[in-house]
Amino acid sequence: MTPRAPSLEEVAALAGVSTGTVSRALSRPELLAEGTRTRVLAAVDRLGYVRHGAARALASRRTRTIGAVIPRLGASMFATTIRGLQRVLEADGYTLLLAHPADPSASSLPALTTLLERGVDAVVLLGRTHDPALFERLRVRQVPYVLIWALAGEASAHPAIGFDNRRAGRLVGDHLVALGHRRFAMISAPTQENERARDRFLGFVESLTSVGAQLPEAARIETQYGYREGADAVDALIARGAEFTALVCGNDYLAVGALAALARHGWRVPHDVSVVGFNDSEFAPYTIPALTTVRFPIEAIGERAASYLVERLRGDERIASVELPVELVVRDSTTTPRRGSLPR
Amino acid sequence: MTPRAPSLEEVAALAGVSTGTVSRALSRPELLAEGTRTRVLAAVDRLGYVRHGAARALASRRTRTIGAVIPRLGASMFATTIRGLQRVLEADGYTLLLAHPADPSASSLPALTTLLERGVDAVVLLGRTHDPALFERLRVRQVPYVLIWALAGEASAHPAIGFDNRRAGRLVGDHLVALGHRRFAMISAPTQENERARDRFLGFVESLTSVGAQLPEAARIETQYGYREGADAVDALIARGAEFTALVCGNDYLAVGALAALARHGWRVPHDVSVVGFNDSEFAPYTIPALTTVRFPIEAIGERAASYLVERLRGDERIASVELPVELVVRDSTTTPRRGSLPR
DNA sequence: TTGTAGGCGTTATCAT
DNA sequence: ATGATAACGCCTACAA
Repeated sequence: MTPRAPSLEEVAALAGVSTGTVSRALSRPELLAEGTRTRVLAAVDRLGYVRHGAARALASRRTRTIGAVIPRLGASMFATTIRGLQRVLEADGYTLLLAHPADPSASSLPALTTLLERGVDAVVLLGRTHDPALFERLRVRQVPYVLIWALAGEASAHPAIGFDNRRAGRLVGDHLVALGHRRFAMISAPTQENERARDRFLGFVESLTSVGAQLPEAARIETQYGYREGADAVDALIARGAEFTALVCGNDYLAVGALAALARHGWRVPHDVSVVGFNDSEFAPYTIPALTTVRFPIEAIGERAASYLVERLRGDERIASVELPVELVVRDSTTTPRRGSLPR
Repeated sequence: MTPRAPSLEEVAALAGVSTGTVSRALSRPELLAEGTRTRVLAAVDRLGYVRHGAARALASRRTRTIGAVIPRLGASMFATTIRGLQRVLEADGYTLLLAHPADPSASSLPALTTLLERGVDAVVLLGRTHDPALFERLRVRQVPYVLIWALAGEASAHPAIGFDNRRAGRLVGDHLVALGHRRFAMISAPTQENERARDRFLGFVESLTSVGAQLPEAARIETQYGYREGADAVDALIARGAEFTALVCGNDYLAVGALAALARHGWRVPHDVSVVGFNDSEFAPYTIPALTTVRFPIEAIGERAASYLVERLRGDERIASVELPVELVVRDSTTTPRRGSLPR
């Protein structure tokens, strides 16, 4: 853009109208006389005129941009949520702007700031735990926002769209218990810093406790989400002699890695060990064997969040918070435990 | 932002300086006297002042934003390239803005337009095939750009960063041929509309031809990239009675789906059929069995593109085009063919 | 239906 | 080292 892109003024000159008219031709064509409109649009086309977003934003005080603060985009399910956000926003003429906190467990205030600098009309925040200063800034500026992957009411009065990870944990526990399993292992993200992992863990243990079973410390591994991490975790469990007939994996990447490692160690799934994952991702049916998982409404979160904000920006003040359902999808990777079938 | 975010002027008033000084305190603090600087920054902090990007862009004629036109982000390797782009750009203080062409095979001019509207300082384009009007617009405005996932010289004088998909195809062919395979099947993206899929296909066939082997029409399937698509393709190949001892999958998603389907049909990999994928993605080592693939420098493409543009924007005029190396990674999914071992 | 003109919040140039 | 003041390109009342 260094030299000089054609401006409204040039288009106006070429079309023989005023700049105001050109502006209208572009944003509210229905206000113009048929003839003027076509003439102006022809000129626009001829010059390859493109509207200057910054100038527009400055003058109109809106950017038609929504910002989202999302940590760990790389290897996670959030990408799917974003797809949902994107899709709906796009349909309404909004653009999505992403910001990653530098360090996942750090404050997201800097990330919010970069979004605010860019003039986002509203903000999406992932999770329920955020710096109070962040909410304060949002409040002062009256920027609409919504939490996603979080539930309202959890001691927070913020609009939120998500599902119950604790319930998801219980679903998994109940399923395995019902099959007859009593000895478990679990690989999950660090429960200290990841509220969703923590909830799933708590729910799972809750379920075990109700039948008097438990999850020994030695059968728990906390690690980052990833294929290799899942495989390494299984290696570690086996190395330390953990005994279990059912393995719960905190997300789908971990599960895939774990399945590969189990196969390498000669453990047959589900004959020797049942495996369950969270998040029924697109490839869960195509692992070997097909993976029993909890289906999360991941994309729906994004869609709902987007449409809430869009309506909010239209002036609609309705309450936002939504709890979406989770559901267990049983596939080939789980079955009843075979007594003493664990290879050593 | 509806009510009114604090402005430079308010900060200036609070700090008892002029707006110019506040501006400098934020962008070139070293020009200010120590005392003034701290006083101003305190005021900034106190008011929770955030710079107004649109106004800055308008006045400075730069946005520190790079745009990228990328089709089919959903299920593809481009995501990794973007991570590379992102990382490097971020380190240099740039922000990445993405635009998807509405329809993958449509012109990317509208996508470019949305980027231009937002005032991107430079543009990344995926692939070598683009509307001439698009290049024209870039030229007129003197917006720097670079093609990625494309090679320079292919009848195009555009700066480009990518690798040789044709060579990748040959690597796969040579590997299988060397193992003794002579009967092949291939699942790939539509070669009509996907130049990369086409190149890989051509390279593969080239390799076969050189030893007098061939790829019968009935042993070829073109489909979109995806797990299910890979599985369905295998079903189709088997249903139509295709006979092959080696299966080549155009990308990693297809390969994973194919492996699952082969297992379902009782075909053991690699005992009954060798399988090769393109793109050595993170999970390739964790499929069952671990997948032989071509390793593409996917993330490097993004990194190189980013650093080229950054330097270019600094005024560096050096030639950009880079051909990155591809490499075959042999794992457990390929072996010598066992005569007549194909289950029916 | 169309033209006119006053901002929008910064940056950058010139003085001082 | 700091202040004053034109742009920057468009939108949007308001007027005609």
